[in-house]
Amino acid sequence: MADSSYQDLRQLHLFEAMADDHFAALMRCAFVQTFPPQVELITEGDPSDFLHIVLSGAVDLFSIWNGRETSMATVRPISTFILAATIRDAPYLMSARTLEKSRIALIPSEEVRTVFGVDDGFARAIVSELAQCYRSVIKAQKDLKLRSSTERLANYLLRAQLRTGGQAEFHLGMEKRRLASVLGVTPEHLSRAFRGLQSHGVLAEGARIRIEDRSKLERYARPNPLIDDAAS
Amino acid sequence: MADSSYQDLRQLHLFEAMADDHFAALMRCAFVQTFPPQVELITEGDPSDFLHIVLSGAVDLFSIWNGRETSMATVRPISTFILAATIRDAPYLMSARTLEKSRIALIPSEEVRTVFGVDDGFARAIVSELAQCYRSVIKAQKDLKLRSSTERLANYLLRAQLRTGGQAEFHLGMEKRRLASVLGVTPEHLSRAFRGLQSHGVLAEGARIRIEDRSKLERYARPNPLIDDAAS
DNA sequence: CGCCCGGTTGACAAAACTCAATCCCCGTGG
DNA sequence: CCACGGGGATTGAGTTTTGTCAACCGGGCG
Repeated sequence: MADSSYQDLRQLHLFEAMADDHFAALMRCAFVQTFPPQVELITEGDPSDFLHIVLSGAVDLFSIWNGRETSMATVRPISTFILAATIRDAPYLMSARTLEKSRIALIPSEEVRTVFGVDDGFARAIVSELAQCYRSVIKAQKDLKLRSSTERLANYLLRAQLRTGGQAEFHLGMEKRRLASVLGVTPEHLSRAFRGLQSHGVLAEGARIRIEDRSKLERYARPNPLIDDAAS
Repeated sequence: MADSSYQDLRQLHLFEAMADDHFAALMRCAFVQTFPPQVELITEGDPSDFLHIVLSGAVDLFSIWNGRETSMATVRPISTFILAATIRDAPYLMSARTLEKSRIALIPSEEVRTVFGVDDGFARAIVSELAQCYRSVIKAQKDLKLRSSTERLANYLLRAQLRTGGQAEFHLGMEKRRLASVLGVTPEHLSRAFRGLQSHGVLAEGARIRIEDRSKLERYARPNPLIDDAAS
């Protein structure tokens, strides 16, 4: 593995506290691969052979049932996905595909579980990571069950503005059809939801979004730290 | 704490692998309390002062936003709730209330974190528990995003039948208004969804449900292990 | 007995989806 | 350089799903 990747990974919160030789052991059987966009990395239901880590690019976690598909989350550098499946040695609950050209590190799940069994710092880091993931999903579920689609879009835009640096004008990081899937609506409906937010100060021109008056949008969206704050 | 409660807790997967003296330390500052029905045990947004464990009865985890309320999960004996908040020392994301008269064990979060820091078996047990919780919520989210309300009800009934022992006739463990909230619909809509399932072999008379022909209902519901199986 | 409350029903309204047509950007190839 | 084609985005019309409001039913309990 390239030295730069090695260093990037070592600094991940997940690997920070573990013993050097255990980290080295993980890295020995890990490898990094670059994938073009739109490649399916894993398929739900498959056994979890590798822990995946996004080093660059972006990965979409999605799921299919009865011919319908929905996007569950986007994974951006540098973070892992399907940690829970790896730890429990259980099948993937979601599929994953690259959104852009992406560099992915793969660590055999077997080896992750072995090191988990012997390295206490690693075990505790995993607790922290999983607790974080759990709380994120709970927030997503509250978003889904308590808000209308337009309210979800409004709050999504408020979060996206912060994530991209807080400028009044920013760029949606994805196609609108995929944003629709993330929000749990059809692309047509999303289009109408955007129009519905015009009166609350949202200007959308393609993927470029402009929030004219954040506090006005907030009055409509009513963001809540227990749903929308990334931290905590 | 009563000796029987002590033994019950000790056998929990979460506490099984930990050192005796660490378990004893947790128990020393823990206490068990019995609550009547409909008591609010915790409120979302509050700091997570205690890890809660349901010893008997049942607890509803719910959440409120902008005047709307939704039921997120039901906790039945013997299991914990708000473990993630305790570990991260973060505010509760959900509120909790007793559904019936319930015995609840409370362990100060501070103490849980302390023992987590020193007992490796406990730390690993928490990993396993959190990974399980995480996967459960992911399944719930797939259920919500990929299925219509009637499909959710149909699959819920199939799961409930298995959970209660597999008899053709069984009892809903809760009021229908709460089931509606769990499924993310209004009580009126749930009522209509039940009627819609009559043609798929579901007979509902109050809280008593009868599934005339499970395979017929399954043809409609299309249950999927990656959404509906409790294990894995 | 009569009240209260959960459940059901009906009528209507709002939200969201479907299908089809069109637009428009962008990249390709002539 | 421009015409063409493809795919995402938008728009419109109509349908389905879900929610709202009000009325009513019926069992359990004081």
